[in-house]
Amino acid sequence: MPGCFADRLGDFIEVTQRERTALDRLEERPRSLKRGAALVRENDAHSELFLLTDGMMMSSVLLRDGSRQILRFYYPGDLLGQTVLAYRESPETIVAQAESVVCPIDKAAMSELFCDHPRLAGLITAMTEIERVTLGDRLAEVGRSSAHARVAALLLGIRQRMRGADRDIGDSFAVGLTQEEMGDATGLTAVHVNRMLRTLQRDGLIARDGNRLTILDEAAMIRTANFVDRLDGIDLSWLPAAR
Amino acid sequence: MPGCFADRLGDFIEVTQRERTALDRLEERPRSLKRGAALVRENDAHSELFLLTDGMMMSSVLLRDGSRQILRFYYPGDLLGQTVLAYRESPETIVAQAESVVCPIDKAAMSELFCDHPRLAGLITAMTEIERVTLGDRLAEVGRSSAHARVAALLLGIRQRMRGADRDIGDSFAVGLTQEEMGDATGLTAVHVNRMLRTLQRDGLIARDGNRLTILDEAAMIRTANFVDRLDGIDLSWLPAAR
DNA sequence: CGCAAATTTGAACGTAGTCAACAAGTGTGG
DNA sequence: CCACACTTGTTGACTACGTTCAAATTTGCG
Repeated sequence: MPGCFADRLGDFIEVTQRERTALDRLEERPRSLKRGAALVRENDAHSELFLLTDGMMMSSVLLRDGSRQILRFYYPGDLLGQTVLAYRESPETIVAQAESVVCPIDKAAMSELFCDHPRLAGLITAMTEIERVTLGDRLAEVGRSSAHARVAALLLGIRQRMRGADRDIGDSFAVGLTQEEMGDATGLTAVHVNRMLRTLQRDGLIARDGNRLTILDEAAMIRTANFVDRLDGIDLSWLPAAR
Repeated sequence: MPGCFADRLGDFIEVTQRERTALDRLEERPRSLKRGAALVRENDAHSELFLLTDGMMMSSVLLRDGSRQILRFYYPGDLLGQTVLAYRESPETIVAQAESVVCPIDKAAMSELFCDHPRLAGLITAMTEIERVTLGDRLAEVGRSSAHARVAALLLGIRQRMRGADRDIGDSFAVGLTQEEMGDATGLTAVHVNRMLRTLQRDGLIARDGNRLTILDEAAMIRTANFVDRLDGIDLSWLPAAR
């Protein structure tokens, strides 16, 4: 998995040799995590961010009444725990959703990167911005659309993320979430997620087999989900020249 | 209002003279906007970001069924339209919620800033991260809490933002939103926002007089809102040295 | 194979939405 | 300066989407 981050950034810009060297240095000390293991816990002090090189992880927050909101799922090439760039204690919990491998990145390394590679700094800022916009879409989805739409959007979103990490993902893929987790991601109960999945299935939009899911009618899914691909229409022409 | 942005950043770090000069240059061409005027429209091409120096603005997205989700409110010192750093077309609409003044910042100026002032670049990244975390709180709020809690959280959030721009804001302030807008921000209907405001009032947590609102029992408000102050616990020690 | 976790279904309930009517402001033009 | 139109706020009655609770069934793991 070395070069994983450089590869991801390579989807957006031409990474120079010098930049690639700097990026690869961030991926030196891989650590593997068992399914369910917490990488960072809400309100715990933290001091590094991480690069996910393999597996699947998620971040969430807990409310006082015990309910949980899942904020995001991460796939290889994603940066985890960027909150360390702003907070002493983590505002979110980050857990391995499947067997995973991460590489810790010291804050000091980030500082160096910002000084030596302004173009990469700009790119990381732009990617953070893409995340922010995506989170805004999620907010609109949870605030303003039906349970149907939310579940459809979740499924499309997951597939899109998976594709970002692995180009070969087609219409059929393993979701890797329980219905309880889907509920915590969409602001629904597990029971209601189940009902929505079944109606999507009944209406021929999806098919399911075990934990494997197939999108049968992508157009209808996109329509019912109000889905917008936020990796479309990207423009990074403002970035400074590579050093 | 010159020095507005430098002042805001000054809440987080000691801004050097050289940095202040660079920042002040961003605020050169003020433009004023009437209440209700759109600065950027969803799906329109855009090429600059803006600094809000006076007034109040908001960003929102529209869903196909016509409903709207308000993503954020902006107060003096806030940066608007950072989406231009990633997208050719704006994913959100930005509108003046009150008479406002903004200063356009060309993307090229951002590029220069990233090259010449890595510390400020890091700070801007950190502030974007704070926004991202705040948006995550909003998601948890809308996804996992009651209408009561959401309205209380909205009111506390607005007061906190106002305080960021003006230290003198106390327990009593003009919200500056219709109940319809409060609904679009919290994912509720105007009618239900009204009911929630009235019960908060009946229970003695708030008082209202015209568009003026007073927080009577802050502790109870924070409790019912599940409110967390995300400007607390900030740690920017990783930032590179000023140039 | 056996157990625990996850899924599925039904029934009753409740929170928030919808619809409708009215009251109270607010601003504009005659 | 008032009259009128329009927006915003308030309330009630009814509806519906999603939750809760409970139990049965399936799945998958040790």
